[in-house]
Amino acid sequence: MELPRQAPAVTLVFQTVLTHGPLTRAEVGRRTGLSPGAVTKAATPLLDDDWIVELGRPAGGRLAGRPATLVAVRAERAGFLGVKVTADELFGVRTDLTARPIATRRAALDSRDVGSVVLAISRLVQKLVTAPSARKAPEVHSLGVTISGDVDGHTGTVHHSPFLNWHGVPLAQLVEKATGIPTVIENDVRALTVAEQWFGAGAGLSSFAVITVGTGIGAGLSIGGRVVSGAHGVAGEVGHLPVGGDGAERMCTCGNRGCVEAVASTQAIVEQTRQATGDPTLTMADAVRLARSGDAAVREVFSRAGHALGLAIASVANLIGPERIIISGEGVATYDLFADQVRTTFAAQAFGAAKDCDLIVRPLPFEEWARGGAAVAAQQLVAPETARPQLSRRVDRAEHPERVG
Amino acid sequence: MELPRQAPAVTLVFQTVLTHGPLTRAEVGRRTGLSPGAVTKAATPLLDDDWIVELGRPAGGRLAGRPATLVAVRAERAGFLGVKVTADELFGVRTDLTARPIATRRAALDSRDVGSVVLAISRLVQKLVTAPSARKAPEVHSLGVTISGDVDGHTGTVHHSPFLNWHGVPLAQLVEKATGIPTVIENDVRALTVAEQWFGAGAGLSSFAVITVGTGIGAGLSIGGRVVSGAHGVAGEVGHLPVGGDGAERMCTCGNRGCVEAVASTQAIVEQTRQATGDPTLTMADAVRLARSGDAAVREVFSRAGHALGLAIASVANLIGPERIIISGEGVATYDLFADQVRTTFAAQAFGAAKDCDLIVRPLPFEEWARGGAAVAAQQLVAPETARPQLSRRVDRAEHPERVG
DNA sequence: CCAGATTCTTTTCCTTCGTCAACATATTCG
DNA sequence: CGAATATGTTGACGAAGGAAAAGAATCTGG
Repeated sequence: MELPRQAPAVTLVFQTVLTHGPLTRAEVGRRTGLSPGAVTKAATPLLDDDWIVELGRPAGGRLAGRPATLVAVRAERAGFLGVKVTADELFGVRTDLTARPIATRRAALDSRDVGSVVLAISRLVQKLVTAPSARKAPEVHSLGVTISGDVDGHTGTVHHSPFLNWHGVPLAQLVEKATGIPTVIENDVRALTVAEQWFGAGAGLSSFAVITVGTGIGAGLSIGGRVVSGAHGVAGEVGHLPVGGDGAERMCTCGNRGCVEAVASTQAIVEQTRQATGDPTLTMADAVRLARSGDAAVREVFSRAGHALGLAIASVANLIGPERIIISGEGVATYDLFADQVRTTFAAQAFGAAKDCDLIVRPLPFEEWARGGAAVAAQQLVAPETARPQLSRRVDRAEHPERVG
Repeated sequence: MELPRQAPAVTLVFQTVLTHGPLTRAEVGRRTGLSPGAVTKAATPLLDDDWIVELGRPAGGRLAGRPATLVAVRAERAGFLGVKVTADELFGVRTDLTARPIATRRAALDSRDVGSVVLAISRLVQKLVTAPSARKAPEVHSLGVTISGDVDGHTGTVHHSPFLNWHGVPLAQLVEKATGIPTVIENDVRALTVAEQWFGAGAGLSSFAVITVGTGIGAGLSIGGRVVSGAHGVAGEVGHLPVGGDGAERMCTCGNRGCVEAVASTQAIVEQTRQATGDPTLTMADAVRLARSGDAAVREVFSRAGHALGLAIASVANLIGPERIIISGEGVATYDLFADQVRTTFAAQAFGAAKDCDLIVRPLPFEEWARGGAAVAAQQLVAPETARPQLSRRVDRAEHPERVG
């Protein structure tokens, strides 16, 4: 189950139709720069092989000329599985070709050693494959497993997972062997970014960032159609930007002061609320209730968090200059509590035209994380690594004029 | 004077030889992924047209097989001009194909209106073209003008230059008309980044950042072989990252507190030294002298600057995860005064593998800025914008789920 | 209702480009 | 002196996309 022989134009046309919804052939040609003939030629095998279908006429009365025919991807042509691994739970999802969920399952994780986790993933996958709701679901093409930490999707290795205490685990290979399904793995935030790039609010943008707010605060960056991984596997570590500001006296888990996470993560908000109210048993739900009921001290905690978040978002905008920043994560459920502060701080700190960056908020139910895995799996099919000629594939270290450190 | 008809492989081979010094054809093939035959075929017209030459054998005793032949670019095959525009001075440079300076000139700028500046640039260019040292210099191919602010290199327009108070000036066109030389313009820091990418410490790296320290503090980013411009023309604005920390009480020119520039720019250092010593007439040179002589209060000023800089550099490392960060700018001349602090802070704040980022320092005499212009001009020849098919050339705004602000 | 205009789509032809495979070349090793 | 080995060259071949013209389907205006 692969796309027709990967002539560049075929892939390009498919990607364009995928990310920009139903389009006419002519429109595809204009968007991609391909000639009309090339579009027809590329579309033919895709139609023959049922990857795309012809729909009716585009809406909107035309004036003259031959009416165009819309083509769209057949979402049910292929399915994917996504699994998100957390410290104590697995979230699984089965999707169609557009990474839209068809079925979801979760499973507790009672042990964190590699074998147990692989087994649990394998069981969850089995459930998803045989789920009744999946009876009529598209045939599964591949599986994407996501996990926070230093993950090398290229080699399929988890270099380091802090909360599982894993080092150098060839997870993709292990899961593939256990499930019999082709498997890719990826960092969780990057996977979410891939999902937005291909199937979400980042589709077609030259650059955008996804900021996730929750237990941790992270970011995924997409620049020029590629999700940034960082030369050493680290990128988008927005949680430890030293924004200082109010609350800078709080120590972060990373050992520094002034980190965004130390002020704006769920945990940090709970702790600060406890401190502000003197009640050491308060939960996040309590904090939200108090803030919504108008408690000044607690509102101040959220305001500080919003300020830190606004500074972080402004930092991303100033550094990368993305077209859009998508604010997401579990923490967004309570976004109303700091939206104003985020907006104000962002406007104040964004420099010049960086203010023009489009800020949008997307709720992120936890199951959505698993969708990232499916998106990464789908990406394998949709945008296979073309071994295309490039400058300096082998990176050879140049001389080091003068080192610091 | 253009490269032989731009077959992709020809450009690719030329770029590879240019950025990776003398190479054998076989090595070029391995690095680019081209077949041996394709390399030979691409090299032939380049040799015929004198863009590259064959050198001798590679050093290092080979074991067996036909000895290889090195090929290298002929630096004297083409020349470029670069001009950097500042508030009160122009710096010009004439370079060879590898953006290496052959002659430099400077000129005072007594008026800042567009006509005067264009005229001054034109005069400076004339001097460079007719300079005696340039007698045997390569024929000039094109000119690159750089200037700080919001510059759109694609359209050749200066959208906004704060210190010249320009808005929407079609500078490239004006200079081209005045000089008769094909002209491109670019933001100064981005131009410096282009220079490093093609001809400097960034050659062949998958990603790197250039941080310039001086009157202002800026950064240029190169990711995946492309210099990041930002969707709205703003990127790398590291000077206004809200790092807070010590000295956060100082107000920045941008109106915020805690900006890196408010603590670590040349101006900020002078002001803080004046404050620390109570002497309102001190200059930067005095500050440096005092610090070198061991004055504790002044050393503290530099230390604070180093701390802020370290935080900024760590922020870039955490966000982008570049392979290398090049610290440069006029301020680097006194780098010894805050090197330790920069290193310490960076190590503390860089998250996980972001610490592996290679930090190097490159002195940047002011004339070097002009070289950036030449590099941008060279880039036009060396890496012309290929109108190659791409995903969503037209960026059409998608729906906006929920706006903030 | 028909001719013309218009726009989308398809087809045909042709050029470009890079791979493949065979061959030529030049050196070291046994 | 072969044999082995690696580099560089050449020509046939095929994939891929552009150009241009033909075909298709609709609207407009007479």
